[in-house]
Amino acid sequence: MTTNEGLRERKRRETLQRITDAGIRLFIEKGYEATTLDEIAAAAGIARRTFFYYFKSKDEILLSLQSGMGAMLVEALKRAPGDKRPLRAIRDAVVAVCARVPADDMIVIDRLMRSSEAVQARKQASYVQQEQALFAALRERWPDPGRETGLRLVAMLAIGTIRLSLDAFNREGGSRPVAVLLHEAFDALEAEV
Amino acid sequence: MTTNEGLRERKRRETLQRITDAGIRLFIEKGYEATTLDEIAAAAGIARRTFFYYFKSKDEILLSLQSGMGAMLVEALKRAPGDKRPLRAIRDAVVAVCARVPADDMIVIDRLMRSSEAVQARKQASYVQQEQALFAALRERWPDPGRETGLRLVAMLAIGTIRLSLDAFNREGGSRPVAVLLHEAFDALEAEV
DNA sequence: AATAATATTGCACTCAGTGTAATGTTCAAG
DNA sequence: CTTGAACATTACACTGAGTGCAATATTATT
Repeated sequence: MTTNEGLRERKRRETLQRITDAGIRLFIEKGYEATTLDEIAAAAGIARRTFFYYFKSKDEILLSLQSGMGAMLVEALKRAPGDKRPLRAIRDAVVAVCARVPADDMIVIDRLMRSSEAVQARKQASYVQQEQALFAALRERWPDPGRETGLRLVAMLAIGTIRLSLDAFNREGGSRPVAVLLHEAFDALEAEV
Repeated sequence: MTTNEGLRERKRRETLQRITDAGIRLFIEKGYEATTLDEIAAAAGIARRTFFYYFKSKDEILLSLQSGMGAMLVEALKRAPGDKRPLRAIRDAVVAVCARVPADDMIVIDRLMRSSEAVQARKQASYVQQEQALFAALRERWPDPGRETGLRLVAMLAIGTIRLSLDAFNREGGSRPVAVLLHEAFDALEAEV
C-alpha cells in the first residue's frame, strides 16, 4: 500500500529523519541553545543551507514532534457519533489519541522545550493553532451560527484542559498515565464552572 | 508623593519611554521585521548596545505593553470579597481592569503583534505566565490543597476567556466594548460546560 | 572631594536566517 | 535511452539579533 514511494520521497523522508535524530541527540547532549545549525547539519550529513530546505527554523525540529496531535484529534472527532455534547466528544477523542503516543518521548521533548524561552513560546502558540483547528472542526459538526462563541470556548477549554493534563504529566515525571490525568481534569472542569 | 524620584530614576524612565515610543512609531511606519535595532536606537538617541540594557530583546518592546494586565488582575483579585466563587471574582475583577485600558492602543498593538510569528508566540507564552500568576493568587485565597487541579483549571478558563474576548474585540475592530464581550463570553462559558 | 554604584558606549564576535545562483539528482515522456 | 522539466543540494555572501568584555561617563553616598 505505501510501497509506491519514489526514490525522491524515500530520500526526503530519510533526510528529514536524520536531521531530527541528529538535532535531538545534540540537544540532549549539549543543550538546545548551545547546539548550532552547523553541528546539526554536519551530524545529519547535509549542508547548512540544506537544513532550511527541510525546516523553517531551528525550533521547528522540536515543534514538528508536537504538531501531529492536533490533526489526530480533529480526525478522531470526525469519526465520533454526533449525538454527544461537544466537550464529551472531545474528551473521548483525546483520550483515544493520547493512548497512541509514547510517554517517554513526551517527557524528553518537554524537557528540551523548557530549556529555551523561544521554543517554549512557540509551543504555546502551537496550542493556540490547535485550538483554532479544533474550533473549525467543531463548527462543521455543530453548524449553528448562534453558537460560534460557545464553540470557541469549548475549543479553548478542551485544548487548555489537555495542556494542563500534559503539564501535570510532565511535572509528575510520568508517574501516572496521561489518560488518568485527562479524566481527572475534565471531571474537575465540570465541578468548577 | 512620587516626587522623591532621583535623577537616575527619572532618566531611566524617560529613556525607557523614548525607546518604546521610537520602537512603536517605527514598527507602524515600516513594519516590525523591517525595523532594525540600529534604527530604534538611533531614533531613541542611544547606542545600540544600550538598548539591551533596557530590553532583553526586540520583541520585549511590544510585550512590555501587555504584561501589565496580569498584575492588575491579581491586584484586583486580592481586594475582592472572599465569599464569591473564584470564577465570579475573576470575572468582576477583569471587567474592572479592562475599563482602564485605552481601546485604540490595544488594537494597534494587536495588529503589530500579528505581523511577526515570534512576537505572536511570545504573546501566547505571556498569557500562560499570567495564568500561572493567577493560579498562585487563587491558591492563596482558596488554600484548600485538594482543589489545586480545580484552581489551575479556573485560572486557565479565566485567562482563556479573556484571551478569546480580546481576540473578538480585535476581530471586530473595536466596535463593541471589551466589557460587553467579556460578559458575553463568561455567560457562554457556563452554558457550554 | 573621594569613592562606590550604576549607566552608557564601542568593538569584536557568534549564530540564525535569507537571497541568489549554480550544480546535481530524480522523474516522466517521447 | 535521451532530453527536458521539476526538485534537491550546495556554496557564497550578506543582514541583523544578541552577547561578552572592558573602558568611560554619570549619579549617588559619605
